[in-house]
Formats: sequence, C-alpha cells, structure tokens
Amino acid sequence: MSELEDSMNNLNVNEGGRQSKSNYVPPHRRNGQGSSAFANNGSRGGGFGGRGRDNFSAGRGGGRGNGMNFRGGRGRGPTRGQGRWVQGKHVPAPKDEELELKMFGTPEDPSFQSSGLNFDNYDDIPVEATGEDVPEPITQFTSPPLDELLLENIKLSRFTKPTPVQKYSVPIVSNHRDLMACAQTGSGKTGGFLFPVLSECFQTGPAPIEVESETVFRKHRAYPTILVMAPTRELVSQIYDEAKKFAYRSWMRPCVVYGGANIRDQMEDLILGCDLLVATPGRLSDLLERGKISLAKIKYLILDEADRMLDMGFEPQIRHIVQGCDMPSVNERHTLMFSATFPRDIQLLAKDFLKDYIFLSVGRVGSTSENITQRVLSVEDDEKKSVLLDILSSTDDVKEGLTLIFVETKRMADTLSHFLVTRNFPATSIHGDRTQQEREHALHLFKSGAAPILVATAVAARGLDIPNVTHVVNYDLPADIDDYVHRIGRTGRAGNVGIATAFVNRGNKNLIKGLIELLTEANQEVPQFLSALSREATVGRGGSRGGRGGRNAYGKDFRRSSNYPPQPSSQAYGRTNGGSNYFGGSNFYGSAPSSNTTHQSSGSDWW
DNA sequence: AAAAAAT
Repeated sequence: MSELEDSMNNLNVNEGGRQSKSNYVPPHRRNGQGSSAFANNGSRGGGFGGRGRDNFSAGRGGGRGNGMNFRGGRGRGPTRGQGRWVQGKHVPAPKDEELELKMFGTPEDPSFQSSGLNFDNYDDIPVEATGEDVPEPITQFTSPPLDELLLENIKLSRFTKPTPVQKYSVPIVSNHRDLMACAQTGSGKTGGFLFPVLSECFQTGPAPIEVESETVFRKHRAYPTILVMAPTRELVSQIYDEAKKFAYRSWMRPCVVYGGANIRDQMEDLILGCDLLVATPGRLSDLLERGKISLAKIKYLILDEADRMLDMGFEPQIRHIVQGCDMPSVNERHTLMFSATFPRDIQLLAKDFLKDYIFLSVGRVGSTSENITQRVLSVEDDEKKSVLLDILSSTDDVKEGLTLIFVETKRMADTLSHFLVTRNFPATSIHGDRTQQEREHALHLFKSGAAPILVATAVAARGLDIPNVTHVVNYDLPADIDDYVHRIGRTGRAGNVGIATAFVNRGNKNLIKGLIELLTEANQEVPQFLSALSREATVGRGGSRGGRGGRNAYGKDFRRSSNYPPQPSSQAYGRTNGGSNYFGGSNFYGSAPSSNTTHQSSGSDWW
C-alpha cells in the first residue's frame, strides 16, 4: 500500500522528482540485466557477453578485461539466457527458470491470466493477401517452417495459435518475400514480424565476418542483423520486451535505443552484442552518426507503424537511415512494412523500400464490435465527475481489469487523477507534460494493476498495447470519430471483451452523427437522447463520413490500380491536406478515386 | 487542444 502511495506521490507531485535522474532505470532494464541480480557469473565466454562466435573464439577472452572489472563495475556480465553460434551451429543457452519467471511472467501477474486470449475471435478478422505467388498461410505454429527454439519461446509466451497476420507473414518471410501489411496494433503484428524473422536468423546464424577487420569488429560498433524502427519510445520499448522473450536462449541479443534515455548506457549495451535492434529514428540517426552502429549486416528491415512515422515528420530521417547509410540495398535485404493506413506517401515509401512484395490487408480485431460494448451517456460537463465516480464504484472494473479514462487537456488529466486519488481510487495519469520517466512509471503502475485507473490525453490513444483494459471511458470525447474508434480500441483487444463508455452533451454535436453511424454499424444501442441531439444539430457538416466502408474496410493493393505508380506530390490526385489521403482505403469507393475527386471527408484512417 | 521526435 505505502509503496503505491509513494509512487503516486512521486507522480503527482510536480517537484521534478526527488527521484534523482541518475537513479532512473529505463523501462527495458527494470528487472533485467544491469541489475545486480545479473552480476557477472564469470562462467561463460569472453568479454562479449558470452556470445561465442566461432571466428572469435581464439584470443578473445583477454581483450575486454576478464570478467570482474568488466565495464567499470557496472555489474554487467554475460547476458542471461544468451545462447551462442559456434562453428556454424546454433547452441541455445540452457533454460533459466528464474529468468523465465521474470520475462514471461507468473500466474499471479494480472496480464498472465488475461493472456488466455479469445483466439477464436481472431478467425473472424478478414485478411486479404495479394501479389505474385502468395504463399499458403500456415494454420499452426510448427517446425518447419518455424525454428524449434522459437516454438518453445512462443509456447512460454502462451501464444497457442497464429493470428491472421502471423499466418501469412510467417510463410511470406520464409519464402524470402517482402511484405507490406496494413494492420494495427492488437492484430498480433509484433509477433507477425518477430516470429519469422527470428526463426530465419536462428537457423542461418550471424552474417559472415571479414576476418581482417575482426579485431575492430564489434569493438566499438554494433552490427545488427535485424533492424526494427517504430515511431514512439513506448512502442519501441514494447517491441523490445517482446523481442527479448522470443530471442531467449538464442544466439541473438536484442537491444533497444530511443531518445530521452541515457545514450551512454545504450552505447554500452550495444557493445555487449546487438543482433536485433529496435529503435526510434532520431536516436538511431544519432548513434549512426557517432559510428556506434553499422547497418552493413542488416538482413531484415522492419518499419512498424510507418504512417505514424511519416505523420511525425520522420520521413527524411528514415530515408537517410535506409538509403543514405550503409544499409544493404533493397535487393540484398528483406523488408517488412506495417502501417494502419495506406496514404500516398506510404505507397511511395513502399515503392522505394520494398521489392516484389506481398500486400497484406488485415481487418481490425473486433471490427464486428461484438467484443466491445459501447455505452453512451448524456452527461453535462459539470456532472461528469460525479457520474464517473458512480460508474467506477458501481462496476467491478477496478477489481477485475484496467480502466482507461480519456480527457481533452493535460490539465484535466492531472486534475482528474488527483481527484480520483483523493476519493480512494488508485489512479495515475499520462500526458505530454510529464517527463518520459513519469510516463513510463505511470504506464507501469497501470499495467501492473498497482494503479488500475489511468487518466490519459490523446498520448495514449493509439499504438499502445495495454492488455487487460476492460473499460475505456471517454470523459471528454475527441473531435474526430476516427480518434474515438482508436480510443475504444484500447479495450476488447486480442479478442477479449470490453466496455466503452462515452459522456456526450451538446458540446459534442459535431461528433454525434458519426457516433450514431458507428453504433448502428456495430449493432449497438443508439440511445434516444442521441438521436434527438442529432436532429437538433442539423446545421453544417451533413453526414460526417463520406464513405466509411465499415467492417470491410480493407487497405487496397494499389499496384492493381490504373493510377499506379503514384506520382510524388500534386499531379493526378489533387493535394489533400496533410497528405493523409489514401486511395482504395475503403471498398466503398470501389477502385481508386478518379483524378479530380477531392475526398476531403473520406476519412484519414480505416479500421 | 494535443501529440511526437536527437540535444
């Protein structure tokens, strides 16, 4: 109890924290290597974290200082659960039960139970794969095509059968094809790229090393085999956590780099061995410029949430990383791109980064919405607090699962979480004015169930995969119906059921029409007051969405369109604001829009 | 109004 209070004090008090910066442990290192539990046991290998590599084995051990004072007493030793590649063979590390408990969780963990996913719901997700010679999807996790060790790790992670993305991505990668996938978080896409790519690498081993440069090799520079780029720090950290699980006992050592955390620590970690690198573009560029990373050995390049990366202005950096450094060319590597939407700039990126790829379009988990019960309440602004209290105390949510509350402003996030704490609801908050560590801490409290109520601004609306969210409350509704869809999508994930509650009043009238359509589409009850409000708000903006194709909204393989290939900017498609236009995003339009149609209202997203 | 990313 007092521990929670203490953490919450640290969060809510705005003193910049008594927690001094030097004590900050980044999320991926908590309970992990670097802590004293992982102190050098001195038993294995040389200085390189015990990662033996046949052409290394001779004369290694001494080079980096033997064991004890390794890395200036930081207590870092060989990475636990680290296997090796010796003489062309994969030598997995022995099982480490203590580590397994830490990594894969214990039955007491709230997330452990909930991983009893309702996988049957996945089977309803529509998938479309197009391109030349699309390989047959797999139906089970088996070896072949997947590596035995990977299968064990998948089992430890309690994934029992492949999600639709994974069914396709596994054979696509093992057939050495590139992939462009329209899929969202929650569809199992992290496994979708990690499984096949790790599996391949487990079997083929590290890239051959030029013997002449071997002394220099990896001394100050990391040569990853797999690079995963994603837009946000939290996402990158999440992917890294997954990667650690699946790479357990293998020869591959995952690393993560992102801004806001100590770069020296990251560089030291890289030197210990980096075979799979998960990175945000900014920090990666930085490390590339410093010469700490070489991309020359990349076999697999993965871009996750590519559309968000472009929205956030990362395109120049991404292009520089992929085309302007020492990354092997399109033909010498395999590339997988994931994106929720498929606007023109993503198509152009795909054209440059991918070759002869398979286009995979995956519908949204729960797009049929049976697993999300949407509840809309008429609540005036000044009643919101008390109605919220009623809801929180009348449901079992707080005990059973996690409640995510969305508000409009950062200030409201603070106010409301403080208010809830004073009413004995264990709440915390996340928004852009909090420091990175506060945000990560809040997220940790939330995920662990220590603070099962999280008050959030739009920062948490997309991308974060928080299992076990049973209830999403739209305390303040977003201005855009697409944002609403993303928000309620934080619950009912991975086939589980969830409730979404929205507070609506006249202030939300521009959203009401879209909301009604959505509820109707999803077979949800449309309360009378909502229809009444809708009739009231007759002015302006008739019909919110031109063409929401609803549950059949696939991304489209534009290569079939007569408009292919797309031209850079302007030209045929008419400029749309922000470049968020995409053609074929919805079957509603049939084929790609004709040249002078300007679909301002066609929505910037599909789901 | 809010958000994201290298310092």
